[in-house]
Amino acid sequence: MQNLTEQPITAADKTFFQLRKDIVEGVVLAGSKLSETELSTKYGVSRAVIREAINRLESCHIVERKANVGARVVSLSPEGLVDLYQVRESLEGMAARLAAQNMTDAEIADLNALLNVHSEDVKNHGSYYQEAGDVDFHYRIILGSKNNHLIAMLINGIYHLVRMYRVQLGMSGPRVSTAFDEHKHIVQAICNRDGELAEMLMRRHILYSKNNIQRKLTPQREA
Amino acid sequence: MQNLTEQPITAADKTFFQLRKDIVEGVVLAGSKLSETELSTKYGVSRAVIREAINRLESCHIVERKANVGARVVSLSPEGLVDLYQVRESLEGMAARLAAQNMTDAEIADLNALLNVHSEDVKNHGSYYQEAGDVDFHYRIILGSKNNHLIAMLINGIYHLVRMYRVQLGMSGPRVSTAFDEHKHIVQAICNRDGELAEMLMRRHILYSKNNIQRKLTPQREA
DNA sequence: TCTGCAAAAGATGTCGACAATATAGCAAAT
DNA sequence: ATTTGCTATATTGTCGACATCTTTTGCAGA
Repeated sequence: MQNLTEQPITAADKTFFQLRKDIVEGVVLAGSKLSETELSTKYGVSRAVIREAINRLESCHIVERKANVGARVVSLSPEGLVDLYQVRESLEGMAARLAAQNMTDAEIADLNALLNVHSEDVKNHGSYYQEAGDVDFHYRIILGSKNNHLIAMLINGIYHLVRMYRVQLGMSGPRVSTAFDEHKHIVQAICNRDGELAEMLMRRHILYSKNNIQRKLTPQREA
Repeated sequence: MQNLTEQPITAADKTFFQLRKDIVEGVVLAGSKLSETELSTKYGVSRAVIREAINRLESCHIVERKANVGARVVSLSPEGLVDLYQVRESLEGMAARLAAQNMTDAEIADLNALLNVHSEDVKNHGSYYQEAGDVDFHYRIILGSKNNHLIAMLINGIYHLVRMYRVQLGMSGPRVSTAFDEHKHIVQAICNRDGELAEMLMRRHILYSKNNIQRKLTPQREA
């Protein structure tokens, strides 16, 4: 996954992808400071390259920069999660509606095929599905919207932050098969070219997903 | 306007704001190439500063960059307008709904006061209203949503591109008073804490606005 | 011992130079 | 005459050094 026409060309590209991956997967801790000199030795590139990578991460809302002070990785907070998922609900709901309207029959057939593969994955080794398959599913719907602004905002913008919450807070077991059923219903609505229903189902799907993560994030009384 | 806590600190900030202004207002033409060396002499700063400014403009979708080739200002196209306004409708509709829910009574009172000022402006010198007042109105609703992701995406992200379309394609005369009435109804819905209605009215308001610009953009047969 | 200023250390911001890549122009061959 | 391949030029990408700002440290005075 993650090979969605995103091919690194320059050193800044590579560093950006690597650093983003390290942050999303928690190798670089949430809330930690990003020292330019430190990172430049760690990744073996000049500070200029690091600065460009950090600038790009800032526009994804993965890091926050203050002038003359430096950059920090964002902290994962319940408020941040709510804000993020509200936006995501709105944008991906819209993507589903547009996808029902704009995807070609061939693309919809492909999407159905993907679903069948996922069905096998869930039966065999259920947990892997969530990270790779779910992202792939959502990517296809987003691309199916054919709205370039929407695609850019979601894929280059907020999606990696979504992944950061999901990877670092984990997702519970029983929801895997439930989520798969929700995907099936969404695809069915798209097959029927029913944009309104697709949007509504996608919004609920994302809402459930948010509640699921929220349960992991909110009850931190035992800490 | 445009003084929304956005204060330039570094040279890169100043250059970014200036270059963005020049592009939005058409001083730097849409579709033109942005040469780094040329801009660095023009704005009297080093190429590193120019590069940072261009990077930031790229994340606003105001310029497009290709590796080892360079950056170009985006072209204003009917498709781009539709894509942009679809997203805007969704996000600002959401902002209106959240504003009805999250703005304080004091903030709503302020908003009403702003509306009265605009009412005078329309009576006196109607045309000025559109550029300054309308933006200000929308800014307040966006900020009133209290959703930081939404605020960042709209204000740092797509709003300057919206302004670019509006400034460069102009807006017709009779719509000024119509738009003002629409603003009044939206504020009324927010006063009543009716989020659903506020969202619907905002979406229609933006839809009308899009149609208005589209009329200027599409019929280019006489060229 | 505590407060406050000052100097030093370390960070980010900016710059000019060099390296790598793409484009344009010209020459040669078909 | 057209196309192909090379060369020259110009632009972008990367680097290390210097300037400026922030933060910390340490000393002096109350």
